[in-house]
Amino acid sequence: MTRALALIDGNSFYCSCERVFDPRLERRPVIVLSNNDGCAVARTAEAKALGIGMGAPYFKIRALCEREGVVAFSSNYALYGDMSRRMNQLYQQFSPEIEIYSIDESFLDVSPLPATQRTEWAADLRATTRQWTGIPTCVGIGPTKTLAKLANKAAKRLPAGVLDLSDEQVRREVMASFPAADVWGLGRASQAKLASVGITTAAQVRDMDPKLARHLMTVVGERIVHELNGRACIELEAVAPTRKGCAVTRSFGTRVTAKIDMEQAVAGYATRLGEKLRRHGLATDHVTVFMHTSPFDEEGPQRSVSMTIDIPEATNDSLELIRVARRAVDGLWRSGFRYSKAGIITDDLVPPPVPQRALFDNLDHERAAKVMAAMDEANRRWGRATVVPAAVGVAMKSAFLTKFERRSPRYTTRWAELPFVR
DNA sequence: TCTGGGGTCCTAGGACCC
DNA sequence: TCTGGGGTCCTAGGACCC
Repeated sequence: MTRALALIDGNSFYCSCERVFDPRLERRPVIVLSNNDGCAVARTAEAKALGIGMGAPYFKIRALCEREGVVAFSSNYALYGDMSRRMNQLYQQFSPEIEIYSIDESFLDVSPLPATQRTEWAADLRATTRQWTGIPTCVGIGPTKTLAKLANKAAKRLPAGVLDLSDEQVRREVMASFPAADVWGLGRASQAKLASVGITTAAQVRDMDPKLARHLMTVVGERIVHELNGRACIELEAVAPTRKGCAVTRSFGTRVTAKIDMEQAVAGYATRLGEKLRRHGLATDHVTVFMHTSPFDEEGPQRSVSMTIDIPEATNDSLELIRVARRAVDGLWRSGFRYSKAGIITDDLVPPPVPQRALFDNLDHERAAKVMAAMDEANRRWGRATVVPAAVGVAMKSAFLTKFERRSPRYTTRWAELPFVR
């Protein structure tokens, strides 16, 4: 049985989610903006055709958008996450071995399927996804993850939206004209190194001496060469490994110059960090807080600082995290700067400590856990930040907080925002 | 004058991904 | 005026030890 993996992904995924609930967007250029309405992170084919690049700052393309009738949305992660969940549920029926790789991409193991049936299987998967969720997709198939990714990308240009690269000969033809820059794992730095030795296509990368690849691009580059040759180095991870780190970072809607605003914002991030840790059943015994001015600010002094603080016992209690974060802000704060962004980061996540019955402060621990559980439940039921610790103040509703001026309704996760059919 | 060597662990920073 | 957020992996180099 030859190994075969399929990669299915949503076309212009965030934009397609918006289209599902507003058919008037069909055939119109649509983009979805990053947090803070900062830059374009998803574009439909029509928007790409207008020259809107990935990551284009919105304030620079705004005039173009208005002139050309581009519909711009703030990102609506509640909606995209829910659509993603539905798609993956559906995929389970097509293959029991599935790895959810990102919000819009999943690898499916299709090895048990006879090679002659794979294209038909993929077409069926694609059609069913379209019918059940409304999301258009493409499917690429290959003997390794890197080749499945490559097939998927090449499939984007085909009307069928499906490409099976199981066959060596087909593979050679496709790779001859496939840019090295589009190979999964080859970023800007690698491209420059490859170009310096005259390598610009996927076929040339495939034919490299693995030792040269390693020399230029470390073991990561060597693996890519093997993967392009059909020798698997990257396994399918049907069981998601435990998360290693966790972060909450945000740019401010407007610059922060007052310490109280910074304290409240970081308290808000600490609260959110606690929520995420509790949801994953994890804890941490140290956090790093950072703040910095904007590297795009021409005038005014720049400042970028961070501080890591140890916590005596691993915790996921938001109030404890707020106390620690506040100490960090105290240590880091200097006035006279226009701060544009701050965040709280932690790595080396551990399971929460088992309560020690004999420990004298056990009651405090239990009480804290109950408070957090109640807060999580309230926020789950009535929406994020319905209940927040007092230290967060009104930060979650303040002007300097993230902008979402163009967000669509959360059609699928809020009763109040259900779509209407007339 | 001549001043070891090798192992492990940790961290910061780079690179890449979506 | 206005330029995202959140992950993973790898390596070099320092600290430390015997």
